[in-house]
Amino acid sequence: MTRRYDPERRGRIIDAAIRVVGRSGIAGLSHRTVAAEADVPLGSTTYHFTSLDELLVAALRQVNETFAAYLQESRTLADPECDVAAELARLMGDWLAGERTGVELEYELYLAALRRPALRPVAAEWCDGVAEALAGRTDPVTVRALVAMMDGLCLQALLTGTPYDEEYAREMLARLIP
Amino acid sequence: MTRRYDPERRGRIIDAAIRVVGRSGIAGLSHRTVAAEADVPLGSTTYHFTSLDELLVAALRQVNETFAAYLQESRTLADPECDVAAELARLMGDWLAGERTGVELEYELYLAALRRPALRPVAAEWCDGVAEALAGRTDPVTVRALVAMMDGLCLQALLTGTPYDEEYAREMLARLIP
DNA sequence: TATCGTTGTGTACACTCGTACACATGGGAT
DNA sequence: ATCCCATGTGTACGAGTGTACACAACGATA
Repeated sequence: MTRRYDPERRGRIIDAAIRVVGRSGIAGLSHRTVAAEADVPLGSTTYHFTSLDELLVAALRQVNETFAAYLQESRTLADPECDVAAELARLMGDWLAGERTGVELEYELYLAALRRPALRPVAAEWCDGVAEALAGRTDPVTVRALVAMMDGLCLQALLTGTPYDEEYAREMLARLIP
Repeated sequence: MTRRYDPERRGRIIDAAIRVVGRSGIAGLSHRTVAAEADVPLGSTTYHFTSLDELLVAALRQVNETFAAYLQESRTLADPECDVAAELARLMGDWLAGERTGVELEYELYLAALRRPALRPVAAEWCDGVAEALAGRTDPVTVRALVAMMDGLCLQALLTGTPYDEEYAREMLARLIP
């Protein structure tokens, strides 16, 4: 075997796990499926991640970072003059308009915290991350409400199949800002 | 075998499935676990519900009805004089204060629609049900926003472990009502 | 009463899963 | 140069899974 001492092995397993969850959902995640996706032997995944929960934590954390970067990209959000509600509504729209797989992936990992206490701190980190991006644009209390509202609106669109209405989202987010 | 021709067999299987999901989550749901919980042979569950998705649809639908009844109980909500935001915040608080198992159960079934298209119409029914209970108290557009906000607030409490703050919820719901 | 179709039962098959464990390998400390 | 130990590999086991299918029981219909 030539691929021994692979320093990025761990990271590649996490990436593989994210792809697997994106494709088949958490239900399709197993030591074997990640191993196959990452092209490493079974024993390698069980070595780096004793339990699947551990792997999920790492995956959610990595996804969080990707999303945070996505938020940071919106320089408009940083502009003190911009309409925060409109900008948030636009960001959500763009995000939801992308391929459903990616959106499902992030939400599924996030929602998995419901049953897995190990994921809850990471879910909290996600909320904090979004809150941070909005800090300074309005008071912290309102920020938390905005995050909750965005979650609720996205979920309604995803769970019921109702198409996302950007103008409607803008209006409702605006109502929250005093 | 004495228990043949059991007309309520189907219903008892659904109830058993709900108990199983409440205890072990959807991940713990299998034809065999429901069969054991309902005290019927394996073949009986596969006969009544060809796929697990079918069983989940039936379970979510039944849970929805239970929750709708819970909402209807609040006669205060029907009183045109009452503070809708305050009443909703109170209802959420009472619900979340109950045993976590029940809350987790309902949300897990609801959120399962993310990956299972078969559940989406039922999830939509749930939204409509809540909207119906609020109909007449404010305009339909606002109602949808209230539902989204309630979802978001509950999820934040459940996913991040942050304790639910009733007064905060009341304030934010109130902002949505024009 | 004879027949038929719905409902219920038991068992077996092929498959995937997590886990464990013995063994290989080679970088870095001594 | 030698040894240790973190890292990597291969395989096997028992438990649990969905599915299929032959058979049993009984209500209804003729």
